[in-house]
Amino acid sequence: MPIPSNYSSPTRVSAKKRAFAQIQEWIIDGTLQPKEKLNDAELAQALGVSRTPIREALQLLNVQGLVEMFPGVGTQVTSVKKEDITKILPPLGALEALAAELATPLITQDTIDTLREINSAFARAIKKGDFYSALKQDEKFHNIIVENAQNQYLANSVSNLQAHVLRLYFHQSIILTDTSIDEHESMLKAFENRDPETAAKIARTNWLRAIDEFYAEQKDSRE
Amino acid sequence: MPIPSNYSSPTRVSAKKRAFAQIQEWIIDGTLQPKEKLNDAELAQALGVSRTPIREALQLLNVQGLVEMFPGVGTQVTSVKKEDITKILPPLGALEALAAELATPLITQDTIDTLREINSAFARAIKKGDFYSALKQDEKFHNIIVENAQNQYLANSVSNLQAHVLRLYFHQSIILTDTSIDEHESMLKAFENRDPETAAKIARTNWLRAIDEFYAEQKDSRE
DNA sequence: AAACATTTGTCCGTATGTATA
DNA sequence: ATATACATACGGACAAATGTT
Repeated sequence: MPIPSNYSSPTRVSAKKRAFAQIQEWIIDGTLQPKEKLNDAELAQALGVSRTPIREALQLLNVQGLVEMFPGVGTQVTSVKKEDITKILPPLGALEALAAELATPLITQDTIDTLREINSAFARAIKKGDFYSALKQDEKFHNIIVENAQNQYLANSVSNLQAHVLRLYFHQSIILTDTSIDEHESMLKAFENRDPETAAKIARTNWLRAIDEFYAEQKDSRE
Repeated sequence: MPIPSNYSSPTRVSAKKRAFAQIQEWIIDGTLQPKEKLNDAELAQALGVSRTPIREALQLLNVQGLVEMFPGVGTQVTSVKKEDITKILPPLGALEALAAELATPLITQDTIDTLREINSAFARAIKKGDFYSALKQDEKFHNIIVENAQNQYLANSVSNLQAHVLRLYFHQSIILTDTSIDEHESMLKAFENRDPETAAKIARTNWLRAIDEFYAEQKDSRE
C-alpha cells in the first residue's frame, strides 16, 4: 500500500490545539453561549481526548478573554454585551492605525494590488448581501496590513482582539456597510502616496465608524 | 493556639499561579537568560510541585511571548534584542495614548492628586539615581491612567506588553530620564483642562521618546 | 454544623515524537 | 539506518476546595 509522501504535514496538530480551535469556534459562532458552563470532563468526552488538553485549551481561552475561570467553582463562557463594541473597537482601531502607519513605507506595489483585489471581493460580497464572506475578506485585508507592519508584538495584540470582533459579528453587533469599500481604497491610495498619517487616520476611522453605525441601527430598530 | 483571622486570604494561590509568577520574575530579571532551556521536571523540583502546574505556567508565558515552545523538542526563554524596544514601544504608546484620551473625561481630581504624588516620588527616585524604584513609580502612574480608561480589553492589551518593557529595563534597553517628570505633569494639566487630544499626544510621546534616547545612548557609548 | 456532591487542581506514569550517536 | 536518550504530550487517578443539603 503506497503511503502518501505528504502524510505527516497536513493534520499533525496536538490535541490541545485542536481543542483550542474547536472550543474557540464554538464560542465565537454562538454554539457555546455566553455564561454557558464549561465542564472539562464533558468537553473531553465530546472531543475524544482526556481532560488535560481541554484544561490547557481553556486556560488559553481564558487569557484571550473568551472564558472565565472561578477556581474550585467552575468555568464558563464570558458574557458579552452588544455594547462591548464600544470597548473593543477603540483599542483595535488604535493598533490598526499604527499598523497602517508602519506598513506605509514597507508595503510593495504588488501587495497593494493584492489588497485591491481583496477589496473587490469584499465589495462583491457586500453587494450580494453575503456578509459572512465580506467579513472574512475584510479580516484578510486588515491582516495583510498588520503583517506588513513587521511587528510581532503589534500582530499579537491585534489577533487577541480580533476573536472578540468575530464573536460580536455573530451577536449582531457588527454591521458591515459599503462605506468600508471606499475607505479601503482611500487607504490603498495613501499607501501609494507613501502618506502614513492619512493611512493611519483612515484605518482608525474605518473601525470607529462601526460604533456609530451600531448605535444608529439600534436607534432605527426602536423607531 | 490562636489562629490569625486573616489566615486564608494572604497565600491562598494555586501552584500554577505561583509557578507562573516566579518563572516570569526570573525571566524578567534575567535569572533565566534568553535562549536558556526550560526543563519542566527541573523547574518542578525547584518549586516543589509536580510538572503539571509548571507546564501550564509555561504555556501562559508562551502566550505572553516570554518563552517559546517547540513541540516534542524543547522549551526555552525567548531571545530578546535591545532593539526590540523599537517594536514594543510603538504599540504600547498607541494604547497608552488611547488610555489617556479615554480617561480624560472620567478621571477625578482626587485621582489626579494621587498621580501628582506618584510623580513626585518618581522625581525623587530619578534624582537619587534609584532607577528601579523610579520604574515602579512610572509603572504605577501609567497603570492608574489605564484603569481610569475603564476598558478591560485595553487594560489586557497593555499588561501583556508591560512584561516585555520590564524585561528590557533589566537588559539595559530602557533608560529613564528626568524629561518624563515634566511630561507627566503636562499630562496631569491636560486632564485638569479636560483636553483628551493633548493628554493622548503627551502619553504617546512619553513612550516613543525612550526609543530616541536609547539610540542616543548607543551612539554615546560608541564615541 | 457536618457530610455530600461536584468541579477544579495536582500528581505521576506512560506513550509519542525528535534529535543524536 | 537503527538504536538510544531525552523531552514533551497525554491519560487517568487522587486530592483539595467550594457550595449545598
